[in-house]
Amino acid sequence: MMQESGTETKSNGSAIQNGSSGGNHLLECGSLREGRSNGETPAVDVGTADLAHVQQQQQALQVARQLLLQQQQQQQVSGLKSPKRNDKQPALQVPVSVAMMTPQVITPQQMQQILQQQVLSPQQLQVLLQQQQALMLQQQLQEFYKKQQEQLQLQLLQQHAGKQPKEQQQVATQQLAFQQQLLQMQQLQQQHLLSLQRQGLLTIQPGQPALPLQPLTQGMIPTELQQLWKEVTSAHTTEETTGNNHSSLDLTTTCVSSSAPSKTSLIMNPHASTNGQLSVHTPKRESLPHEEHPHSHPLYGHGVCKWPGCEAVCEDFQSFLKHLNSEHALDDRSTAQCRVQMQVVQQLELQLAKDKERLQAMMTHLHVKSTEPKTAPQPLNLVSSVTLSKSASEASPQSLPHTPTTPTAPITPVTQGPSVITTTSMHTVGPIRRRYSDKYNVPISSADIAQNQEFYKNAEVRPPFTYASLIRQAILESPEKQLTLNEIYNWFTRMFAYFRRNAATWKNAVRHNLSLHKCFVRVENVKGAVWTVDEVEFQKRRPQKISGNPSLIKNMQTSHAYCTPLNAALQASMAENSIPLYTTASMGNPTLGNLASAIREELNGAMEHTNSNESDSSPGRSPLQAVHPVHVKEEPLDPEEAEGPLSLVTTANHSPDFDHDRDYEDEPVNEDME
DNA sequence: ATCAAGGTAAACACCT
DNA sequence: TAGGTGTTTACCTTGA
Repeated sequence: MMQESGTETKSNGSAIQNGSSGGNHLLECGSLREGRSNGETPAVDVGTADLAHVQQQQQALQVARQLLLQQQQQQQVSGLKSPKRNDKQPALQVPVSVAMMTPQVITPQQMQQILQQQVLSPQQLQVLLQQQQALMLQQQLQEFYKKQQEQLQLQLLQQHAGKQPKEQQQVATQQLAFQQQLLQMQQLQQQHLLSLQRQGLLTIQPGQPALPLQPLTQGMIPTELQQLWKEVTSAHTTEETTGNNHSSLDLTTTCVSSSAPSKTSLIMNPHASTNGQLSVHTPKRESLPHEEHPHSHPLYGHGVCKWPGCEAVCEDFQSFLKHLNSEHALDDRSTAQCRVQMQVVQQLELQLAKDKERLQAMMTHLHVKSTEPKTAPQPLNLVSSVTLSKSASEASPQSLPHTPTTPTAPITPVTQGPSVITTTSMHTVGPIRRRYSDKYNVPISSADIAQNQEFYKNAEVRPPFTYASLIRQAILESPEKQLTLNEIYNWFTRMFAYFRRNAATWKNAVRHNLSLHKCFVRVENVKGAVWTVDEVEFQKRRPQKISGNPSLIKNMQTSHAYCTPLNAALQASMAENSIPLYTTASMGNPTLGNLASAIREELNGAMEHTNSNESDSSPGRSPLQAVHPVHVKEEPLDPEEAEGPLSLVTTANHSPDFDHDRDYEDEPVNEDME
């Protein structure tokens, strides 16, 4: 987790670095306004205005730095640190304000200088830091804005180049396009800010007004505070007003443009109000996203206005915009609706948090180590862990203390398809040594593979089966029940995302298994050597696992009896919360049914094996294991078959519980065994 | 502690 | 000769 947060910080830092050199991006947006106000050749105007703004900003920065230097000199002359910072506040306000006026991130050197020479009081430093954070946030956005602008300019250039007649219409179209583009930018900006908040940067905005500014309020009059905030957020405000000034839409622009600066700052920055008043403005603020996004159309879809309770039909997007402006203008009704919507969202978020917590508890209970407490528990991880057979408690604990022996292990996350697997979840599934379903001599059943194949195809999760089982499955799935080595390879890679990596490792293992296990028979074919399965031999593998522990057997059977209820309970649990997750549609694969089915199969296998051991003479095998006639070994079987006591291979004696009711063909008792 | 089973790595031989 | 295939061995981990 620490690493992740560190990464985030780092990435933010890099963004900041980029942003620091791109402080003019924001200005470009501002200049865009001017260019667009002409309505003619915005692209050109943008450039000139842009330059002007850049120059202005540079000048402002110069002024700020000079002031800082002056302040430092004053500080040095006047005898340095004074215990009462507030005494010097009138003088010290200057650099703070100036610094805030300049949407430039103070360089680390500058900051260090300020800190070392104690130019500012702690409170002011706090403010300065917050201001810097705000600027950094803005700069992160600026990169995006610039791209948007470029798109915008391209768009306009295309329009200009294309059509000469109907010029006025074109202008109108362009303006609309501008509006849409800008509104989209605003929306994305807000989304970005929100996401930043939800990441570690959250403290910046909510914390800003409450904590750091409070001390300042003691020494500064409200207008100064407002001015400060206005300055801090000037760029942001400019952004929004830019978009709005030229928008025919009824947005907060109406307020902004007609409001006093102080009000502007309050509106554009809900944090501007230190305490109580915020609640008044917050709904307005929250209502913005609903009102001002055209392109991303959160309120528009399928030709219908999706404003809560509206559902007005709008033929096209422009009519939707008109409708939005006319019907959902900034009024009491809209505000109230927004409040309601906010509550809905809050409720949903609460519910989500609860369910996340519940899932975490479930996973903890199942000993599924979530190495990533930060991220939500991964359903697939859970699924896989459980699917990895009864070994949920067996496998997971190993996964951490147990370092993979494979040097080629690093598994990079692959989020393919609809899978919701994330990096963290993927990291938990390295090449871990563990016993899989084979332990109980439960080879993968066709049903198992079929039910989970989509999952394993997409999720880079190690399949919970032994190589032998997988090889066997691959061979049995083939039409002729025989495969070349390369075809086996292909099956592995086709069926399991996991095996699309580390080929050197697992291919070697496949070959090793093919050679090692007598159940795999190499047959010289016309086109070369193919591998087949000696089912009898396969059944003889590792026969003695769960040996006659009555209590265990009983438990297993009991568990099995609860399998269906378990499945139902799981589904009910999900349904209870109205969570459509874990469905094939949303996750891509592993359904609860599969999960429960996998558990059931595991239990089946265990019981099956138990039964086989109980009735020593007839190790009844799962019918699914004796699916097809098996090629007989060409070579004579190894006489010293180590599994002597279990050479009593038998025909079906399987429990009726098995839901794999394939015909168990009479297997010739292997007399070759000795 | 021991053993069996499985996973991984590697060496080696053979073949194309 | 390189690469694929097949065999074998060694070592490790895990669970019984």
